[in-house]
Amino acid sequence: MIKSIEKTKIIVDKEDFNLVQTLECGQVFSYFKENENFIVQSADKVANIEEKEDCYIINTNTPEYFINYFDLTTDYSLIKKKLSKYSVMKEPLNYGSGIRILKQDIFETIISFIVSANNNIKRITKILNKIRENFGKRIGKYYSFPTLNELKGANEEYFAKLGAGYRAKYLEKVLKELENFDIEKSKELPTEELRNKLISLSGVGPKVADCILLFAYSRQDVFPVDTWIEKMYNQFYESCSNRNLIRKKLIDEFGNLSGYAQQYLFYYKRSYLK
DNA sequence: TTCCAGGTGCATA
DNA sequence: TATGCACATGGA
Repeated sequence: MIKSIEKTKIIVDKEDFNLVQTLECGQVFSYFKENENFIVQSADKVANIEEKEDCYIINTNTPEYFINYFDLTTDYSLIKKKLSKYSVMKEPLNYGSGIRILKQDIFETIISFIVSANNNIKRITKILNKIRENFGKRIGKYYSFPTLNELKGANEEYFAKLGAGYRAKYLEKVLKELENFDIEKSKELPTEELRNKLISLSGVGPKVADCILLFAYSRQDVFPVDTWIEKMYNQFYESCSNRNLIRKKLIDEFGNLSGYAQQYLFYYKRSYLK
C-alpha cells in the first residue's frame, strides 16, 4: 500500500485505493480539484494529491496525519474478501473497489453532517466552504475548518445568511452544547452510548449520528440509513419505509462490517443505479 | 411548477 | 412508541 514516506510526501500504490471513489462516495465535503490534482482538507491540514499511472503522490506537511486520514494501514482487500461472501455486495464491491473510509476530524464532521441533513451535496459543500473562509485560519492559499472556539462567534443569523436554511438554529445551538462535550473522552465510549450522546445534540438524529460514528470515530458497527440506503433496501431486500428497522436488519446481517458495507452499497446505489 | 436532497424536531395519539 | 408534518434553499 504505502510505497514510501518522506517529510512532505507519501507515495501509495493504487491497490485498494481510488482517490475519486474515496472522495466522491459521500463521506466528505472538504475537497476540490485544482488543475489535475485534488486538494483535500481536514481540520487545519491540507494535502495536494497527484495521480500517476501506478500510484498517488500525497504532498503534505503532515504525512502522519494523512496516513491515518486515508486509513492507509488497514488491509482493505481482507475487508472486501469478507464482504464478498454476501451476494448483494458483489456488484457494489466491484464498482467501488477503491473506496476507503476516511478518519475525519470529529468537530468538522459533526458540523458538516448537521448541514447535510435533507440537503444536496453541492449546497452542503458551498455552505461549509463559506464557514471555512469566514472563520478558518489561512493556510497558504487555503483555509482551515474552524475549531469550536473559532466558530463560537457564529450565530443563527450568520448561518442563515450562508444559506443553511432551517438548520441555522441547530448550528447555533450545537455550538453551545459542544462546550460541554468532551471530544477526547467521547472516543472511549462504547458505540451505543456515544450514539445516544450524539443524538442528544441539536440537529443530530439517528442518521447524522451514524455518519459521525462511521466517518469520524471509525465505528464500523453502525449503518447510516438515508434516502439512498432506503431505496437500495427496497430494491435488493424488501419493501420497508421504517428506517430504524432497516438499520437494525442491516446491522444484524453485516455486524462489525456494517460501516464498510454501507459505504459500498451507498456509492453503488447513488452513483451507478440511481 | 413540482419534486428532491446523505433528516430532524415536535406535536399528537 | 409510532406517525405526520413543518422546515430553507437551490438544482433538475
